[in-house]
Parts: sequence; structure tokens; C-alpha cells
Amino acid sequence: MGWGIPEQEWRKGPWTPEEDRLLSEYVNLYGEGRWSSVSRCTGLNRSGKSCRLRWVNYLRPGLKKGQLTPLEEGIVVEMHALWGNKWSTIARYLPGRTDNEIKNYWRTHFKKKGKPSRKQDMEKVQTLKQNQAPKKQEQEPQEDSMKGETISDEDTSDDQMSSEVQEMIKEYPTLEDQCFSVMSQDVASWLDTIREDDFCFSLWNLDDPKGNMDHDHQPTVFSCAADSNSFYNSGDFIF
DNA sequence: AAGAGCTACAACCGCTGCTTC
DNA sequence: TGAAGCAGCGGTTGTAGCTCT
Repeated sequence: MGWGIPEQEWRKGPWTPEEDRLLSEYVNLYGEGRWSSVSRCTGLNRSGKSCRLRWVNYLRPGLKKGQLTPLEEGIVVEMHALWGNKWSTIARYLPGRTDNEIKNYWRTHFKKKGKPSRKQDMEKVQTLKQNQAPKKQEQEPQEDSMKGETISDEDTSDDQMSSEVQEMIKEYPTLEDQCFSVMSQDVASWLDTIREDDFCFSLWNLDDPKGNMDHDHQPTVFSCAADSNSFYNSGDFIF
């Protein structure tokens, strides 16, 4: 596909300071949007897509740099439990953070969370080889990225969401309500009230590519809690 | 000291939805 | 109403720098 002139050979790779300057000048003059005309107006040999990404993720004013704070981390965890991989939605509730940043952060920090060290990993593999039931093997995710990651018995021990979370969904039916509810608390202490298993089982039902949204934008969160098979079959985000 | 492995992050790719004609 | 183009999103890849052995 590509934006702008499809047959053009767009420049790829890291942006130079000069390219950044040209893009910033363009956005200052014309505002965000109309990305396909950036190359024409500025002489930048970059696709509109590339320009948009560079601006949104790097050049846009007000962007925070560096590690996420514990508070932001807590919000990311909770918002992911509510919204699944809706990174742009999650990013809206973290001012100064981009969807790309949050996505990267999640993948590097949380997708591996609970993953043991190498030694522990090897020990675990040995144990699982001995103990793993055939049924569970069938249910293992097929993704290459999940190679070596296995589901512990602990993960399957409890398919009930915490009463706190249930209450929250009941009390705060909309996204905004839920977010304000979460953010108005001390997130860290609030998280302490919810067991890790609950986060695990409160993840999005990834079998549904549309994210299980109904027309009122109410997420059918925790749907996988009632159906642990669909959770395992989703093959993603297993701690 | 050096090579292997890991982490973090920037950037690209492909798909989807919206808008316009 | 359908086709085309644009904008945005999520998944994936590439790589520089750091850590480990």
C-alpha cells in the first residue's frame, strides 16, 4: 500500500536531525495530519506513514522520555487487563506516553514477567516433562515467540476473578469510569489487593479479534475467566 | 578481554476503518 | 453503493548498548 506515491522509493531507517527538523517545521506550519503531503512540501523522502510515526512517537511536544514510573506501570497493567492490546486506548490515559512506547514496555517487561531465570527455566522444563498432562500439551500455544514458555499449574488453579475486580466492573461500567476509578486510587496499593492470578485471567479474550466490544464500547472483560480454554488457546500473554 | 545473549526502543509492515467522490 | 486514498493501529523486526559467562 503506502501513502503518497506508492511506487516511490522511500528512505527508510533511522531519522537524521535534519529530517526531524524538516518534519517539525512542517507540522508547526500545517498541523498534524495530511501526512501524505509532507514529502511534497518539505522535500523529505519519507512516506507519510513514516512521518506520522516519527512525529507521534518521537517529535511531538510533551512526550515523556525514560522509564515508566511505578504509577504508570500500574495503570498500564490495569488498562491492559481491561482493554487487552488496545495500546492507543491505554496511551490516552498516560499523558506523554505513546502507544508504541507502552507496547514495547509491555512486551519487554510483562510478557516475560514470571518467566524464571535460565536455570529455573531448565529446571521447570525438566519438571514439566515429567509431570505435564497430555491434555495441557495440546493446549500449549503454537507461537514461536512462546517457545520455551510454559503454563504452570498455578496458572490454571483459579479461574475466578477477584471480587474487587467484579465489583469494579459492576460499579464502573464505562471505560472512563473504570479509568478514573483506578487512577483515583493509589494504584500500587490497589494492585496489591488483587492477586496476580486475577490479572492473568482478566486478560482480554484474544480469540476475539475485535476485542469483544459491544456497540456501547463496553469491553466484555474477563470473559476468558469464565472460559479458561479460550484463554489457553489464545496463545498470548501468558505470564 | 571477547563473544554470546539479552534488553530496550525505534521503525517498518500489513491490515482495518473512515472519508470522499 | 462501491472504489480509492488516507489515517491509525497492532504486530513484528532490526539494532545499539548493556550484561553475563
